[in-house]
Amino acid sequence: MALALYNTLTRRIEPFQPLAPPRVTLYSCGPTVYNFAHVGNFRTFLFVDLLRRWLEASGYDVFHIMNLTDVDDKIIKAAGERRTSIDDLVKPFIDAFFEDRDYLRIVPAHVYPRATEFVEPMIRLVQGLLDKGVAYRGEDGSVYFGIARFPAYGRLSQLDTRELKIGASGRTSADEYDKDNAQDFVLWKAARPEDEAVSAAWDAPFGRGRPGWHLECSAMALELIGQRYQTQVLDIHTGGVDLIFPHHEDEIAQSCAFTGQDLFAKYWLHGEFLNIRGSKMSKRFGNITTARDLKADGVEPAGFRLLVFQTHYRQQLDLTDEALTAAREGARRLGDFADRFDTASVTKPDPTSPWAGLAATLANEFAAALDDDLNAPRAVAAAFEFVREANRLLDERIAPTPAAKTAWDAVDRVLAVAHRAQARAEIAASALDADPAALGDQVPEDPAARLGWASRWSARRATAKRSRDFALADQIRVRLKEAGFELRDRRDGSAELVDRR
RNA sequence: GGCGCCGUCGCCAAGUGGUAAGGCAGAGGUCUGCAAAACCUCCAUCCGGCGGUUCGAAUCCGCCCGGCGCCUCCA
Repeated sequence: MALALYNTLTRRIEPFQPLAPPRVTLYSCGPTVYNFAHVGNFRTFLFVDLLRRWLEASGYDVFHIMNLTDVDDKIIKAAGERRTSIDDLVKPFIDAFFEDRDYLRIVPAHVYPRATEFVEPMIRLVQGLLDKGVAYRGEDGSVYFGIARFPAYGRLSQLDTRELKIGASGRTSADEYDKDNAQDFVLWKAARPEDEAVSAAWDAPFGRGRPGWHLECSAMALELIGQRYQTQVLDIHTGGVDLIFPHHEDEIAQSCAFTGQDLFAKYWLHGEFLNIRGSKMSKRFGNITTARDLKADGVEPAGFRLLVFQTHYRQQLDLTDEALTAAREGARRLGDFADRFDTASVTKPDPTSPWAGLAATLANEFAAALDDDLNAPRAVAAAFEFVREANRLLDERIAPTPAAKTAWDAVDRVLAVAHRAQARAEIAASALDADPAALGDQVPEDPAARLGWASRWSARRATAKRSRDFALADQIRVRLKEAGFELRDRRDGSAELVDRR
């Protein structure tokens, strides 16, 4: 079994064969940092996270680049309104993006190049295209890419260029720029006073201006993989489906025209959209949900990850309260198992143990699922089946083998969908009452103090149970539940205290 | 108008020619002073509709119905 991925370029699932294994160069289109990234953005980044983790788990040596678009129309507009530079505008959003990324347990890329830090390579790229005659200066001073000079144009999006309905999206007007051909795209935009006002203009041999949107990805990718590996072709390029056209189409055009290579990236992977209650997120509908909103609502990252991974990355995903609740409960169950499994003592390797077959099934099914174009829903199903069987064996007090632990850990490492409890404490059957003054009605904020508080109450309850004062015991249970604690009694009178907050 | 996707259990969602994974919810049970957790059993003879191809179709083809995306700067 080997990894196969759906390649937008060929519209087929292809065996994954990197250009120079075990190295894999991975370029991901990142956020435009003029606002907080929303859950739709993060769905795409989670798909990339899964790809990254699975490539590494499969033994590849991945070099992962994710760009940050820190200069574009919206950023310039916002900076102008706030009378600040684009750099000052963007900084807090970059910080926020990294915070959100960490919150969602997304493995950081190796580099996060910012467009404004790569203006020199961009200028070289534009100059190269001018020299080759595929780019031209418009009368407005901007530089455009002439798609008529690049026969392969349209290969990725499979759009017949003659059929493009100009302005069909309603987002632009055809006469917005001074172009030879309506489908030509801008490489370098001549500087306007608004750009100068927010420090979004650079000198170039072909005129002062700023980069067009598509330019940065080509320039940064070529620069970074060129420096590091002396190559001009990426193994994988990722993004959301909306980037297929025109963004990625244009990247290919300008990159390949510049390098003379047939490919800019060997594999193009695109993640589908996440919608909210049936419709696309947009400012117009006022239905933008950010990662911070999830955090504020107390949604555990594992729950959100599970929700995302329970749908294949090439299928649209509808975010609803019910779906989120269901995923959170699933993540909780996986987390409870993970905690339990972590603390279970292990036997020596034993091929005759019932764990042996379980471990093998999990490892095989998990790998087969992800190798099949990152079929995460199937991989998740394998995890759940393992958890059910494993819980049964643990219930029967059959200790797991090292192989079982290894298999589960690998799954947990790639998916990270198990929501472990904040904290747990053991309450002995013989627990003694604490000093009544130490009990306290107020639940402390500090996590350790919280657990201490709940433990003392649990001890109080244990003594109440011993004296068969069940009314008091139940009262304490209710009070602990309200504070976010779950108490699991055992037959022997001991109990486990779980912090669910 | 062009390119493309989807419609599978109450909800979510795999499966894309060989006779329906998984999750959540629900019902019953084991355990239990109670309550959880965990486990066991049950929960789609059927995959939007109608035709067709085939020994065999949720899976292929056609038509219809319904939902959605992209078509120049949105992940």
